[in-house]
Amino acid sequence: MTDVRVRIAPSPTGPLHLGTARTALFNYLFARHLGGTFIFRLEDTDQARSTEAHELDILEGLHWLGIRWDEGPGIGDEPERGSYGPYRQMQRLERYTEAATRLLAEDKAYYCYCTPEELDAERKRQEAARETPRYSGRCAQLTQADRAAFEVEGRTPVVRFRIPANRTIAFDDIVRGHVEIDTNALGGDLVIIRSDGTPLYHFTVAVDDAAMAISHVIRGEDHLSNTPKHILLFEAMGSAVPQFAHLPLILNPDRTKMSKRKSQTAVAAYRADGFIPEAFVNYLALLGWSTGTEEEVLSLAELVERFELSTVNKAGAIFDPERLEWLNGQWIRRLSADDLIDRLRPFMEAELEAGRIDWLPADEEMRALLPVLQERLPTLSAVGEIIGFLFVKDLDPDPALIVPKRWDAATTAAALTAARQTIADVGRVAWEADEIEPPLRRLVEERGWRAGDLFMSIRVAVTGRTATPPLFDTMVALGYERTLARLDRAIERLGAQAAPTS
RNA sequence: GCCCCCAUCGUCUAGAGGCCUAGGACACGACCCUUUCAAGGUUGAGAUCAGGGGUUCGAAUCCCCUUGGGGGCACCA
Repeated sequence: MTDVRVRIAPSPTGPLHLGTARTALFNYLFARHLGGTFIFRLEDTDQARSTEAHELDILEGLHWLGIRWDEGPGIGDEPERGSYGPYRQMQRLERYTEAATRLLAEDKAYYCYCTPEELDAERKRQEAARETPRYSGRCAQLTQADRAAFEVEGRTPVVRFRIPANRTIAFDDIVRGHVEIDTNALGGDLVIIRSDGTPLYHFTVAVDDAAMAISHVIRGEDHLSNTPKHILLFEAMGSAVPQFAHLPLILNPDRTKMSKRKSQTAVAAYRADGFIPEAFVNYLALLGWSTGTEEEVLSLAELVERFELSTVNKAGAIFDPERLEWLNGQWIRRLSADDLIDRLRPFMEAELEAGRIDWLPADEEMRALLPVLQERLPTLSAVGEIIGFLFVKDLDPDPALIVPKRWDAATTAAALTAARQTIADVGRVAWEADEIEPPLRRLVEERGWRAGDLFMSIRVAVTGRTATPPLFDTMVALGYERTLARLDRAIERLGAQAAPTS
């Protein structure tokens, strides 16, 4: 078997897209599974839309996911790696020019002087006449004189690649099987070099895949119809044609190709929302592929071990955030204490910055909370929801929530007062969950209350919330003084409400 | 419009002619656990395998047609 060399070739015209990340992942899994080489190449020839910020976002996003490339640009000051470079297309311009010149010399390509306006008009006319839009080939047979005349007019030509008529291009796609497409359906001769001299995608992709000895082109299904153009280009350049594998698309809930208009497509946004890379990679891998077993929670290494390109699905898959979130919870629960504390830190900092908490807990405080926190985190960003009340100076709970359905304000105030005394009696020294619970249960017993009523009342008084980690652990975390102070405050609020006129 | 691709529970999927009265997971319901919320456990509902024709002793699986959906047809990638 020839060396397996695959690549991800994103364009920095936007932030790292889910689809790009998934394609990168499948390429990566394929390469690692077979001991091949995974290459990163930046397709930055669209100078109008490419930005450095997007480039960084893509590089860092893939890195965050744990996807490392053997050849490609470095991140930050890191040098580029690999002997087929450079890996940025804007640094490879001479190669495209050179390749185009050769095609021109062999009459496999020609200069075309049609202006964008003329082409646009042509296309509009064809559409109006309900014809297939295609380039007419008007400049296909220009003489020297014709060309000179256009040059005098000040026109600068593009270079068009000749698409032969009446030929069927066939290839065996690893995921789709045998595919045949007629060259007449390709839209006519293809522009490969813009009038400003920069190359276009279909050309650069073929030139670079050939130059970089890419063995398998693994990409989204949206390129399936374009594949014949690339095959023709490979043939014209006398290069070996790689194997193709077209991955199913990731879809919006309405089954259209996933787009940022309808879905969250930026990988960075999921990262900011508290998804962790283990879960994200796991989820992406299972979108369009499965192990064939009932295993679902798989690490990157396990995915590498099991991955098989030939068992990738053909049909598109809707992106399901709920399933992602479930996997995220699975992975968060598997993290070690130190690891989780580290990953939670930036999210606590964000809480502080947003003014939702008043100070940051020390690592050891966080560690103590982990037993009740970890299994409650669907995402890292949920940390504030769950334990934020512990790091708030003043709590002002809603009296309506403090009063259980079965009680009124006066009853609740009286109950909380009794409970406050019981809790105070536990004392600072014996401040443990096991010490707090029994006397409170005894109190409930004596008064003939329902434990749930009292506990809910205390919960809201002490946390401001109706859904919290276990109450007694929560009180321990809060501390003796602060627990009593919050109870006092709640009783005070209730008193004011129970007897507003007195 | 033309060309190409696709089609199993709401969603992700298992399924390579008999193991399928179609399995798992998410989501949903119930129950257990339980001070709330989670997590976990048990369990339920949910797919006439898009429809119709073939082939075959036998089809979710193979073939054809229909329908539906998607993608592509740029001096974007």
